[in-house]
Amino acid sequence: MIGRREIAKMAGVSTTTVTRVLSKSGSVSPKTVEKVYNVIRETGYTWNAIASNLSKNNLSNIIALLVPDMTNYYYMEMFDSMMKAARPYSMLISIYSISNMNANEVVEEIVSNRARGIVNMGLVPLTHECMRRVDLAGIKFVHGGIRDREDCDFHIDYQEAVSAAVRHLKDTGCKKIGFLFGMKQKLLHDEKIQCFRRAMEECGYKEPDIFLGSYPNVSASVFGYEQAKKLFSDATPYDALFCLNDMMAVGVMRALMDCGKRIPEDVSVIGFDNIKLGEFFKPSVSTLCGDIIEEAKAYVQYCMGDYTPGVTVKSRFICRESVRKLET
Amino acid sequence: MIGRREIAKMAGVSTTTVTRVLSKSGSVSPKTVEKVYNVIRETGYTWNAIASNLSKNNLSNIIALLVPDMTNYYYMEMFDSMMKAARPYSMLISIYSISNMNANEVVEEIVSNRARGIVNMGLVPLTHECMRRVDLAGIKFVHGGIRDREDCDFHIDYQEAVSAAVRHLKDTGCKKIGFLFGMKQKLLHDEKIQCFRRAMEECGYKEPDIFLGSYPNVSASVFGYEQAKKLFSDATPYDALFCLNDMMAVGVMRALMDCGKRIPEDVSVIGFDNIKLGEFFKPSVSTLCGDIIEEAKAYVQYCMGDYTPGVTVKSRFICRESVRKLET
DNA sequence: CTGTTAGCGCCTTCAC
DNA sequence: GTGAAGGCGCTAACAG
Repeated sequence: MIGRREIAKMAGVSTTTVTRVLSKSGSVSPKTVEKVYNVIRETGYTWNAIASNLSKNNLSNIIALLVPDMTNYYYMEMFDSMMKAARPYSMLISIYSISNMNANEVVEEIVSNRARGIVNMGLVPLTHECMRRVDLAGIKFVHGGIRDREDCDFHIDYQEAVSAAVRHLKDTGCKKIGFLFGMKQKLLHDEKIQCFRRAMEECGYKEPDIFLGSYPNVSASVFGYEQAKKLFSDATPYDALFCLNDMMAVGVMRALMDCGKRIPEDVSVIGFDNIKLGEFFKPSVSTLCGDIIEEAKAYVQYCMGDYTPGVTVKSRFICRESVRKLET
Repeated sequence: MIGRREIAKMAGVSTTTVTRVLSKSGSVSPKTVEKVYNVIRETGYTWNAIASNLSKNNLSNIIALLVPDMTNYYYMEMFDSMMKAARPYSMLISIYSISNMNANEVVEEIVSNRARGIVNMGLVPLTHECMRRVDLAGIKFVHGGIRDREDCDFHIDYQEAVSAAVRHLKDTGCKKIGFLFGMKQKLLHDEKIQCFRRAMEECGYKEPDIFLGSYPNVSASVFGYEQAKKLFSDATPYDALFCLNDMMAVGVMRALMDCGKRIPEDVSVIGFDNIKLGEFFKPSVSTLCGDIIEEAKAYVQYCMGDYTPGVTVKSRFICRESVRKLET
């Protein structure tokens, strides 16, 4: 691959001048510009972005997105939204799948690759040692979803949506409402569950059942399917079920049908995240969500040092066919 | 961020020795190793992978995956599979969405970032100028799906699966079979369609209808939904429909239900790709697919110069609830 | 076993 | 309007 030095030599100018032409900054005579561009065209030269980053700020143009479950399409949609938000900065997003087992190693690799920022949607804890390296390398770090740093307090307030959903279930006559969650370790930090508990109390329900299990070690839809199969094969212990995410809801719904239950007549199902495919199921998946585009934008902006604190995004309850309609 | 030079100074050795310790190559006395590691621990130093790549081969550790439609979950699954295949090489995969409008610019950006390879699943043409830059930069390039280079002849043979599917439809009494495709420009290179035509002929059907439209400019499921709504709202012109991919099939299925058709009694639906969520729909989505893991592996290996030509992957027909059962 | 030197491609500072 | 020099962090070739 040809470099800036060869271009300079062939055009009979200095490397600095080539830089000036390429960056369109500083003043160069039109004639020189012309000459340099000609050589560039002839040679098929392309600018080396990584060398440039090395020389400038010692960081790459990558923002790392850490997710707990690569098979949850929601994260793919988040990835897509972040890519779009990153376009104006010509940043790349790259996804990493993390678990309690490998989180630290993955982050160390990311540090080695000098990502500009790390967005952790995984709710998995990292060692101090690891976080120290992140800091020393000058890499920004956000915990997606939860509010743990003053400088990046971006945050989705699920309360409103969850309360609306629980009220809707109550108004449509649901008596027993459960929540299908996942691994116990994540319970502590999860805002969805906190909002759910509060909403249940508000509506006068008693302490709700929350089902734990091995998600994300097994994929969400499989987990949902199996749990629902277990719960509903002989009985109908709940007439409404919240699921940690839409993927799980989809698994639950299929299991309910396989058990001969009708949705929503026998059981109402509500997920989180509003994945795009949710509308195409029959019945379509009701869901709770924030604004994924806003969220993605906030993360990218934070990583680029372009973020103004104080953003709280409202959530909404999207009421589709998987819950009973209000009688009117 | 602290560098290798500071480490060397603090440990009282040369930078080369630090390199040797870090790379575990060459011979260093245990005592020196110890000393160096101590300093590294204290300082929170991390190795800079991009500088290393710059100095070695002038390429980064990224393989670029070009897809026509970020909202098609199949590509996310491909991405995931490629990531897993890339792990042993400590390579990263990064996805780019391309269309006829932006393909060349996107590729130029990738060249600037000195990706190790480019896997183009988009079936969009690039200019000679652009391909020249790719070559000059020493970047590997594969056209996913089609067989166009001798050195990377990886290829999925859909014929067997498509023929099996068409035979199955015939055996279950389907008379009129259509194919929902997408943009006309892609027709030429598409093997699925060629296989379909051949299979239809083999089974004695007359020249089949192939529906064109604006996919991937609109998302596959929306496209499928709208086309099927148009076709089936007043009549049942087909009793079986192939769709270019599962996302499209899902849209078609929902539209059919909304038109009051029963699947598969009135219409059988078959997609391509075997996306994971296909099983959870009711009815579950029948599909045609190759082996995504094999495919992903082949692409990564090719990009790493680790590929042995001559691989053809068999495809299979996965017969689920969206097609009629054979009477037995 | 260890150190010196040069170079990867680019950018920035300073000088003319 | 232009050029020379030094540095980003790392690796490789060549000594000793």
